[in-house]
Amino acid sequence: MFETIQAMAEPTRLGILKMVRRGEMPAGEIALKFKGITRPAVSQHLRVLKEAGLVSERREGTRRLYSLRPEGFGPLKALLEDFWDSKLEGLKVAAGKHEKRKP
Amino acid sequence: MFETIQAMAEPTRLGILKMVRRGEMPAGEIALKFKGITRPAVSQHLRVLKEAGLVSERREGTRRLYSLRPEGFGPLKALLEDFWDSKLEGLKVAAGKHEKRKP
DNA sequence: AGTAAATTTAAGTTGACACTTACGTTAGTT
DNA sequence: AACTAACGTAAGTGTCAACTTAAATTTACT
Repeated sequence: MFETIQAMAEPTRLGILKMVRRGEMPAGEIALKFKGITRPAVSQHLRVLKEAGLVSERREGTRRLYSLRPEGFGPLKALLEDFWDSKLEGLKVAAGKHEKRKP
Repeated sequence: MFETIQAMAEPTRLGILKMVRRGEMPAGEIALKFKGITRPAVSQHLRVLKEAGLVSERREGTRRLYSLRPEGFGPLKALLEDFWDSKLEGLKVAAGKHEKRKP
């Protein structure tokens, strides 16, 4: 799950994820959208995303089509909901903890 | 929101977040939990988390108590839910796109 | 005022990782 | 078989951020 966060923590990779959100997209077309970055760089980013389970790859002839893999985000989503829920509870638990040294 | 991801994308910082999830905790006590890392390092991590809006700081005498700030995760949570929802739709959108070159 | 405790800030070092260019691979075309 | 298209892989480089030690800050106490 930490692998998920690491994979997302890079602007180009996050951009790719948003890009393939709505459907598959060939690597070349993805690379074209990023100005000031070469195609091999995008290819390496795609590998990271794939290894993290955030995108899936489908080969079609000489092309490789990438698409979002929503299940990959499940664990991180669960963690965030856990954090989010701390808004409700937490105060009662904190009571009595970390009081002043010599009151 | 990218700042949120960056802040989480470091093992120690993610550990801190989990640690202060249930209530406030003084910086020193947090630092003690991490073996093989010095207190200044933890202090710097706390600054990053605070600047990202993921923890809040409260001063009490010479101590500083940190606690989770759930609202800070809102935007990222929204993005993940957006990704998650791609599991349902997406296929219809993809229809007709990226067909073979010369069919 | 002087000392101690809790913590941050400053300054400098190092390793990871996001790049680039050059080359390799695979599938389709003539 | 040779060529092209669409990619990935290899190898090398520079930057940035996570660390360290040392010094500064802030509050409390005697």
